Amino acid sequence: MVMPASAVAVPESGVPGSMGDVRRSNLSLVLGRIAEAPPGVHPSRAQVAAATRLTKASVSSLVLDLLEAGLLREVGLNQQGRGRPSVGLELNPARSVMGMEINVDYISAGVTDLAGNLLVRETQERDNRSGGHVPVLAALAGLAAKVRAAAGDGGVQVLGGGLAVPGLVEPAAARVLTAPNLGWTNVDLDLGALLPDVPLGVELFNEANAAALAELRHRPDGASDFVFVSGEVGVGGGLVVGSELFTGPGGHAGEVGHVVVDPEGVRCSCGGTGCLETVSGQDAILAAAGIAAGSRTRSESIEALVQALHEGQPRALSAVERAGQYLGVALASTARVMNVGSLVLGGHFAVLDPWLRAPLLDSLERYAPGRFAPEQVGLSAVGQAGALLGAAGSVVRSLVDAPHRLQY
Amino acid sequence: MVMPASAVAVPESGVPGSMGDVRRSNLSLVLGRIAEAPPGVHPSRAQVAAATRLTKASVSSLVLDLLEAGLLREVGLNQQGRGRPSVGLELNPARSVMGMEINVDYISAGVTDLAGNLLVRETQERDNRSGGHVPVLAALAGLAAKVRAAAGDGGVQVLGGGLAVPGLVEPAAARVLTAPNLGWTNVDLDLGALLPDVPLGVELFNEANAAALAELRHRPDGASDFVFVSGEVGVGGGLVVGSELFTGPGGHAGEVGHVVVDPEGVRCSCGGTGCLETVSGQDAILAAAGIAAGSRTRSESIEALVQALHEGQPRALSAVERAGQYLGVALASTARVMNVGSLVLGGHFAVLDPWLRAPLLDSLERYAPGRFAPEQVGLSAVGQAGALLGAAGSVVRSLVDAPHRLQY
DNA sequence: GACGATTAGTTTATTGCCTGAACTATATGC
DNA sequence: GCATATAGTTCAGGCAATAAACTAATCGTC
Repeated sequence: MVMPASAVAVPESGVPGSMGDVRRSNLSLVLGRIAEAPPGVHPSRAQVAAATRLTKASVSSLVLDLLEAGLLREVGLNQQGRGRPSVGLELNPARSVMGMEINVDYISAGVTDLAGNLLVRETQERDNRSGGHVPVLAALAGLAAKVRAAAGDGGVQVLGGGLAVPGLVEPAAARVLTAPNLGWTNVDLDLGALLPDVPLGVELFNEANAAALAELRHRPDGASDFVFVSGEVGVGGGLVVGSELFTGPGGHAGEVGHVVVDPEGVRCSCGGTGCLETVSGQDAILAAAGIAAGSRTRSESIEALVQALHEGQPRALSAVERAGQYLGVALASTARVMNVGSLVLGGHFAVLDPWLRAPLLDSLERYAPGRFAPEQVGLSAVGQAGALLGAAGSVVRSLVDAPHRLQY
Repeated sequence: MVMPASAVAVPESGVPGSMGDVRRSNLSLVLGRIAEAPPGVHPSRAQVAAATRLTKASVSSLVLDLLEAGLLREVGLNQQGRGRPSVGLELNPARSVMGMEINVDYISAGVTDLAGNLLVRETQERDNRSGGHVPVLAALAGLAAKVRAAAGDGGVQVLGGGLAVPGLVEPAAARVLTAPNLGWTNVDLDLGALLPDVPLGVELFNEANAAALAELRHRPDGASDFVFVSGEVGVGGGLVVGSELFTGPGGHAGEVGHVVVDPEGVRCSCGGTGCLETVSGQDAILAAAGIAAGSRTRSESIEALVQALHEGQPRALSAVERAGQYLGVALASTARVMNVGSLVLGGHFAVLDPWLRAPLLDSLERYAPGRFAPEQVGLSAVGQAGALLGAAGSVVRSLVDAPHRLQY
């Protein structure tokens, strides 16, 4: 797992520290070390002790707690030359978390083990725009139950879940403030009903943020700082800084789609003017490319656009070129304000990359010269499953950060 | 990067927590409570215990350490009705830190006590653009020695210092990467020579960042999240998020001056195109207003501009109007990406506020509708002393965060 | 194949720090 | 002067990490 094993031997500010905090911090430190290990590598207590600089005695005691909590498992003996063979440690593969996603035209639920491997996943096509949120959640609860049962058949226990939604969310209140493409406003979600009786409960995430976290975990270059731009109906974003999601004071940072790229531009659905979304969002590109929605679904329209690009249709090409140029304007500004050095394109930006990339790079060079070599502009490594994987991974991560939550 | 500034003494990432961390954290917690108290209020051990939820026993022991370290002082008896009178606690007024500033045409040094009150300050006009950094630092060392001696005459000991510089800095390396307006590039500073033999050493800050921290401390509304825009020769910025400076992964976040506000705009000194600085920087405004630099100093030019505005000269008015509009574009984008809800104007933006404000607010409303009520757009509360106060305050803050650094 | 060297993991004594409860100190009010 | 109330200290108890000694298991070598 890619995460900074930050050993914070101390509670949030404002509350006194006591020795229990040290214990909790060190539990997290040890668990994090084991979670970080590459697949197939099973560190021993001694290795963890060396890596963390805790003593062998402390690690033994901490590992015992984690074994009892069911988070770790001992796995065989590692023989490494002389001396007593070590006992390998790994994340318990019988513990898992569920990731769920509600999008405009589908719902999806999947279970990953604590190492992030997707064990089961089911997607169900569904028009979620009509009928309000109640039936959507009911359908998702059914899908989740099904997936959970499948995992249970494999002997896997689900500890908690994460739900990703394309809109502004208030995670603490389990509330969706606004999800324009779903037509939801101030919707309170009964997350408990979605996945009953799980020890860690269910957390709520913004879709682009969740997807950004999934990228963080799966980036081949292991970048720990980047701007993720998710091109969906709206243009969303996730800011990853120091391997953490940056959500800002209000919790909704990363609205790259509403950076002003053309002060003289057109009105945006957000009420603003000249937002990136108005030139580089799916609808804007399709319209500029002259591809009518007609009776097509959105993904069919994108396919038609790709087809047109392959055919070299000038209108399609210039629409995408324009989108790339303006994307460069927004990302140059964002990257300079945040001082982030790499970019990850998701959604339709990834799909359109072959045509979008050159104008994007040119634009970046024009507006933020010398900052972005081509290799700093990457494509999504997880694709459409990003939101689901990110939501699940984030729940795992918060568990690794605070493993004591599972020891009663 | 300007200190992690988490309210607590956290060990380096990956280092095990031990009981010493608890002690350090609680020392900081207690000291922080006392530092937070309004001027004239001297909390007792019992009050601190109640506020922190530490036991009276722990607080007594922690306070003893802090007294011995010279950070706290007992002050008289508070009589509050029945019972044994309490002993007031306050930050030791005999301990202080020094703030220093190098700017284009002056150097400045001042001493504040730990509560942030400015005790002595001296400013010396000086052309720092010519002759390189060595004589500048020599002059500043002399000024600092003078100010330190003055403080010493008052019985005040200087514990450490902070230096603010208008440029990109690498605080850990005591290095100025680039300070365009000083003509410095990759300059290594001997900070120790600036203020010899202080227990906490001297830290380096970016000017706009330091000023932003000073605003944080002195804001009348107590806002803990804002974008500070410092209008100097360049347009700098400081992002304050959750009462912390946000410096980004590379340590140089907040370059509001290089947000693209006009993709079709002119070349910027940074190599980019259409940056805010190219339309709202001092030089840009003065040029647009038709005010020649001539033999004037920069501040004289600004005075001439204000004069022209008072006289209602159309060219000056429209130059400032344009600057305000574009400032709105940059701030709307920045505030949406960072999800920060209030703005603070410094430097010439504060000076020009009477003429700048209306177009700025209009522009904000146009590009980020419904986000910025007029009261969310404030003016600098500290003015020109901001960088100096911020540098000093930041040193105090890192001391409060980690008071054990003073107990040998 | 016994023995020393080597490495893994556990046990034990010690130390540091917080907690709670008992205790001392110093005021008010009747 | 005595009950009451509040501030602050002392002391025993417990938890968690550490260091060092100890047990466990394997390899290499004579």
